[in-house]
Amino acid sequence: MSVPSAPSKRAAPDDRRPAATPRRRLSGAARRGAILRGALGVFAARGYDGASMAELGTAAGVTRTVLYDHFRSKQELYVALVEQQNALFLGHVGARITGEGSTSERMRATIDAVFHFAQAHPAAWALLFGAMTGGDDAVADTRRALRAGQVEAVAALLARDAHEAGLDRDPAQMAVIVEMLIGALTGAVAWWRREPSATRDAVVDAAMELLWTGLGRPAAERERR
Amino acid sequence: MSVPSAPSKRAAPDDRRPAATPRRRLSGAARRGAILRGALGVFAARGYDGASMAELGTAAGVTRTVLYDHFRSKQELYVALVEQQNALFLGHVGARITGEGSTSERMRATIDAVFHFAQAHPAAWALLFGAMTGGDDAVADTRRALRAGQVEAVAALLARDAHEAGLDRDPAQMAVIVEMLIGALTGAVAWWRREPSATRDAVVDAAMELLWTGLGRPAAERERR
DNA sequence: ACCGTAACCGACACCTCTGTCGGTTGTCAA
DNA sequence: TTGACAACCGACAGAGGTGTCGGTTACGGT
Repeated sequence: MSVPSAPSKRAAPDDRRPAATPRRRLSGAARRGAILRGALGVFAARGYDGASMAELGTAAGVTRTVLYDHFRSKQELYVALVEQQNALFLGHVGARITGEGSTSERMRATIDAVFHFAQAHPAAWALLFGAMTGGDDAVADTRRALRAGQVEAVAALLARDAHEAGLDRDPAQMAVIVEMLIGALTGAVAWWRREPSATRDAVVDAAMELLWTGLGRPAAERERR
Repeated sequence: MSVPSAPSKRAAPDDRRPAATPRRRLSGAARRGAILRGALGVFAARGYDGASMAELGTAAGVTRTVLYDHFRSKQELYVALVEQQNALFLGHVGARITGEGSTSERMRATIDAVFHFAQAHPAAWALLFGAMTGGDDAVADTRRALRAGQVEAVAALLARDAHEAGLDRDPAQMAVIVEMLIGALTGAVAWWRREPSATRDAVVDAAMELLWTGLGRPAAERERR
């Protein structure tokens, strides 16, 4: 990606560390944590291909080669980061799912938890739900595996409610619906990011309006009167 | 992206043209068309960053440098292709939207048209709705602009129905809902691609079940009896 | 038949990127 | 205090990528 006549507009991937930090040496574990912390922002902003080891290094406060003392390759670093953030996401949402209340109340709480995560950890959200492309085959496999885990988790939730409601859906239809749910929430977050003035409650309301109530409800109401 | 010890698994971006074609010279317009046709598959499969000019060239039946006789840069080629395919998409869906039938029938027809496009033009779908990452800032701007156009088109459709139904939504809520709709359909297509045995009708059914009926409807039915 | 336009290509210049290697030096335990 | 482990870095090698330039030659208009 080099354009001699018209230089790239991307931020210069400067190899220098910020001069502010006065050259500290950290323990292995601490540096590894710093690398992951910095990599989160870089990968989220530039995607897998767009992020260079040089930029990843400066974000962690070290030079490029240090990364290879803690991770075998860029791919391994990325996979470790994504798995870490996915675990955080599942923990965050799982901790907020209560078994109490009506079905709609529980669904609302779950959606709210998802949006809360997106609000509190925007970079992690971008890493996990944006940027589904780029990278090696192994990277794509990792993403697929995590997505499958998310789908399974949501499907289990829905299945419980569907069973309690006394109806059992076709499992294939269930899978599509879950995939659409995730896609819909991803779209909602993308919009919210462009319109940050909206409150989380308003976004949750809109999500419930579409996913719980359904677009057909108003028409049905109209027919009834 | 080179790993000396473990060579990349990607297909070798061979600069040679397929020996089968016996060296034909085309008119400018024809070659330009061939380039766009070939680029569709390559960009869809590898994404913007992953596609190299060499591979784009072989896909079009010429060497790399010929591309620069027809497009000023990789970016310009990509933008031209995406705009072309987006126009095709809007035309395809627009042609199938009928003003007749009930609101739910019209919505079903629209969703069916979208899925039909995804089925008939998988590469175009991947180009337009997968791979929202990678590339230069200008590329990202193009994608944003096209997405905005799609959102506006769908919003206009919905607004008409909402108005006819005698209710006017908050425009902000409307925008979120449209974004979620697109995300949901994208998710459904992604699932369908992994499970091609499902019929289009079945996928449309699932989509209507979620987006039109809503997940809450079964619960409501249960409460009523 | 021919001639000029432009489609096509090989070679070149330059850049960025990943990953390796050997040396240097901060830091902690003994 | 001192020695060794490992955190850190500069320089190197190799690959691949984009875009340019000048020459060659197929092909259509006359």
